[in-house]
Amino acid sequence: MVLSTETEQKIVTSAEKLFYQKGKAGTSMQDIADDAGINRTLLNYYFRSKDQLFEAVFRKAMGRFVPGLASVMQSDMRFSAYLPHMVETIIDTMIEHPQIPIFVLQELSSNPNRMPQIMREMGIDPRVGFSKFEEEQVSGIFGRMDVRQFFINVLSLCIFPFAARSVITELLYNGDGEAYIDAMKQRKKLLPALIMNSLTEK
Amino acid sequence: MVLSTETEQKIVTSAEKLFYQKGKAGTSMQDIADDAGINRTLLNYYFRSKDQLFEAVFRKAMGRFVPGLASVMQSDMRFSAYLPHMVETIIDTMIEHPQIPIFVLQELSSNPNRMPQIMREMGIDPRVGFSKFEEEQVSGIFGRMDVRQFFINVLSLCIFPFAARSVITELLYNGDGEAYIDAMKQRKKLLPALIMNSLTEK
DNA sequence: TTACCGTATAACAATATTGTCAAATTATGG
DNA sequence: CCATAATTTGACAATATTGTTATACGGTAA
Repeated sequence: MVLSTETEQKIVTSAEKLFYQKGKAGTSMQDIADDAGINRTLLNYYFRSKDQLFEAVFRKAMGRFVPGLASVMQSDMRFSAYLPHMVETIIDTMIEHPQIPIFVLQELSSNPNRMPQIMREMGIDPRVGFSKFEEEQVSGIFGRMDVRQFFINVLSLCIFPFAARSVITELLYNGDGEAYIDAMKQRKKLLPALIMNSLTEK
Repeated sequence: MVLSTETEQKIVTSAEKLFYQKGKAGTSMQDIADDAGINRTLLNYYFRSKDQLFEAVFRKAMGRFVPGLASVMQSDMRFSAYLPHMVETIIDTMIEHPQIPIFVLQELSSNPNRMPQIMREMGIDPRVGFSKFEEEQVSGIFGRMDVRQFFINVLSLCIFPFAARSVITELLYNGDGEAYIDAMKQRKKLLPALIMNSLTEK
């Protein structure tokens, strides 16, 4: 087993790249093999079928940004203190893997029935996470803001700009990808203040 | 030409449904024909090829929420006054066609090069739209907030919750689709206040 | 009725895609 | 070195998909 790990790596790397870009149905096994520079049969050798290869890629993608969400829910810190770190973690992840949001959302949208099982596998229990927030709400930090709405806002502000990367770059930054990235980095400092500010009664 | 319009309608309706759900590559012409209850050859009869059928669907989808964005840019109203109407328009569109965001974003992400051409076709010129905002910024309404960041925030808060529908429903509303929709409706009143509030210096 | 035109269908050809299998090649332990 | 196991390859079968073409159907107007 000298090169096995290596080729398996190459397969996953190419599969990620292409699945992210073109989706599951839009990517053929041959495409992946070509990109990896190996024989197509090897894909079946290491990953039984296309379904299983996709499954591996999808779970890896989920695993890349689910922990960020899970950690904040299970953290002992008060939410307000954890917020800046959370925002920074999410945005950094998005900058590193900008195609993941659409990839994951598209798959979950096509197969919504997968959600419950995946959440179980990822060890996420909404109830646990929320009891924590609800305590803080009682303590007055959230004011009148509904905790769920608040959570939706945070995720929206952090993730959407990456799902809409091409649109935003073209529409707001005249196609300048550098300027777009800079703007995303700025958001790491911009958002926490804005979010906390949104909790204040007008 | 007695039934031609009717079958053509059926084709587009089924194509929209399936393309939205499974994407272009994930949907076969046969799938669409079956869903429409017609012979597959008719798809080629009315729309030369799969590419052209998809193109028709995609443009129709773009047309459904681009006007909302364009109108605010070209409106004579001051932005602050227009905001509530804009938010309501976008969210209502999303509620009616919840799958469009992912569908459009996925396609634009796969083919970013299409953006410039599409923007031209839709008659959107970023520069024109922004001169307007920049005036208002000078007049002090936006405070220190960068207009582009502000715009990103508005779109994120309005659109993302629909792109992430399945996740949010499962994660925050225990799979209760009704509760999810109610929450989205609430956002129509919630967001304008929150957005304006975010402009205030802390 | 008949000739005609738009519409609909069935059959076909060409190509793509997936998964399997046997054979070849390479690495590894004795 | 040799035997064995892991890895890689080429060839194959089965199926799916797309687009075309020739034909059939149905309404309409002369």
